[in-house]
Amino acid sequence: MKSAPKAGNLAKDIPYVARSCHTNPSISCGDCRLGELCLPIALDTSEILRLDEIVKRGRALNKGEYLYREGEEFKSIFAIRSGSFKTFKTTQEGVEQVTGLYLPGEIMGMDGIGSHKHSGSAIALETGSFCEIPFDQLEELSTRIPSLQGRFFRLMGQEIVKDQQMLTLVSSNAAEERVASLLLSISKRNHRRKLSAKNFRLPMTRAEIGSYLGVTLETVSRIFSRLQKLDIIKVDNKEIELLDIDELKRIAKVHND
Amino acid sequence: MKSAPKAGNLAKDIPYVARSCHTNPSISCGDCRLGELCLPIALDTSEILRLDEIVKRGRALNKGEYLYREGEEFKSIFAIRSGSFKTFKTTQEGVEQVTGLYLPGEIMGMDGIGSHKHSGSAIALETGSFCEIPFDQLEELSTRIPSLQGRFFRLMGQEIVKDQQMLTLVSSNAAEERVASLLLSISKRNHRRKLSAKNFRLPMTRAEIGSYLGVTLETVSRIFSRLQKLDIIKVDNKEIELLDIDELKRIAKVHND
DNA sequence: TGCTCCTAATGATTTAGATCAATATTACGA
DNA sequence: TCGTAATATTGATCTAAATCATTAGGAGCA
Repeated sequence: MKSAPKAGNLAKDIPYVARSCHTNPSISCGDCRLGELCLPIALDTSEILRLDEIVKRGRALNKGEYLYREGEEFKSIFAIRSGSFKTFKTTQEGVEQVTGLYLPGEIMGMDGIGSHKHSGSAIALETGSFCEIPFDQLEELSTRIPSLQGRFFRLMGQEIVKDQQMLTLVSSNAAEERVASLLLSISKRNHRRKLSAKNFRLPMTRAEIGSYLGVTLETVSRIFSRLQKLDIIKVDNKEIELLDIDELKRIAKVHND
Repeated sequence: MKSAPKAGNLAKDIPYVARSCHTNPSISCGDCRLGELCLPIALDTSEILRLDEIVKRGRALNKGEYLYREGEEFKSIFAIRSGSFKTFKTTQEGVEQVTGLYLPGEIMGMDGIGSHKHSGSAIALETGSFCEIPFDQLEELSTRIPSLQGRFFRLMGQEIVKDQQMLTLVSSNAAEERVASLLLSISKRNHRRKLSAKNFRLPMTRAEIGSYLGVTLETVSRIFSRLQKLDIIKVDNKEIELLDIDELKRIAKVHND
C-alpha cells in the first residue's frame, strides 16, 4: 500500500486528500485557486471580502449524496470545489435523465432561479466539496457591486449557451459525434483547471453518459470500443486517454479551437 | 375580398394589422398589454417609466429578416411584440439547426450575454415587431432597481430551464412525444396571451419543426397525419386544431397541469 | 478466498426513423 | 391568372441504434 506524503503534524489523522486546497473548508474566495473560474473573477480585493462573507463552505459530500432535489425550494447556488456532480430529472416512469455534468469551478443550481424551485436534482458522482452561495444575499450584494451583477449575468448567459450547445449536439448528431464531443468537453474543462487534457477519469457510468447524450449504455460502450480499435482513445474502464485529439475533433465535427 | 374594419380616419392608408396595439411602435411599456409577460412585471409605475426610457421600439420586420446574426456583437436583448421568430445555428456543413421558437411577450438574445457575441442567429418567421433593450443600459438600470435585477435573473433562469426541458425532450423521447410536446407548448403559450389554446397557426415549416425537434421533416409530416387519423388533432397545412388535448398530453407524457 | 452485486463488453435481432423518391399542394411573383 | 418554386404528403427501402441476451470484469464484504 502506498502511503500519502506527510505534510507536518497538522494533518496527522486526516487523509491526504482532505488537506488539498479545494477541499479545505476554511479557504477563502481570495485564496481559492478556482477563483478565476468561479464568481470572484472581475471583483477587486475588497469586493471579494464581501462575497466571502456570504459564501458558506459546505462539508464534503460522499458519492450519491444530494446537493439539492427536484422540486425543493431554491435557496442557493453552489460552486463546485472538488469532485464531480451530475444533475438529473426523473421522468414519471421513474427513469433518470441526466441533464448536466459539473466539475470543479463550475456553478450549479441556476435551474432554480426562474421559479424558486429546483427543476432537477443534483448529486455527487464521487466524494466532493462545494461552496454554497445563498441567492438572496447574492442578489442583494449584486445591486451594490455592479461588477458582481455583471459577472453573474454572464455566468447565467454561459449556462444558456451551454444548454443550447447540448441541445444542438443531441438533436442533430450521430451517437459517435456525441460521445466524441463529451470526451473533448471534459478534456477542455480539465485543461482549464491545469489538469491533463489527455488523461482523465470519467466521473459517470456508461449508463449515465448514455442518458446525458440520449443514447443507450450499450451504444456508449460500443463507441468506446470502436474508438479504441481505431487508436483514437484508450479505454480502461473509466480511465480515458485521448490518443488522437485531432481525429476526435474531426469525429465530433469541431472546427474551432 | 374581405376588407378590414375601419377605425376612424387616423388609419386611412395604413393596413389594418399595423394599427393593432402591439405593432404600434409608440406604445409604452406601461400601456403594453404584453407587460405581464415581459420585463416590466414586478416594477412600479415610476420604475416602468425609467425602463421605458431605455427601450427602443423596433420597426416591423418582414419574414426572413434578421434580428441578429451568429457571431455578431451582443448589444441588446429583444422583447417580441408581435409575430414569431426562430433562433438557429448553422453547422459547418451549412445545415441549419433550429434552437428556439419565440412568440410575443418572450425575450430573445440572452445567448449573447455570456460572451458578448450572439451564439446563434434570429430571424422573423412572419411579419413581426419587437422592442430592443440595450443590455448595458439594462444592467446599469438593474443596479438601481433591485426588482428589475431580480426580474431579469428570473427571466434568465427560466430560459435555462426551458433549454434543459428541450434537451430532456429531445434526448429521451420518441418522435411522436416531441411533436405532441411542441403542440402543447405552443398551445400553452397562446393561452397565456389570451389566445385560443385549441386553434393556432404553426409559425414554422415542417423542416424547421423537424430541425428543432431532432427529427426529419418527413417524420413530422407522418406524425401529423397519424395524430389526425386518430382524431387527436386536425391539420390543415399550418393551421392546427387540438381536438383531444388530454390524449395529446398522454402522448407527450405530460402529467402536470 | 470466494460470493454477490454492479458495471461493462459484445453478440444477435428488431425497429423507429432516416433516406430516397415520387406526387400533391400551396404560396407567390410576373 | 397563370406558372414556378417552395412546402407537404405519402410510399418504399435502408440503417443506426435500440432492445434483448449472455458473458466477463471489478469492487466491496462476510
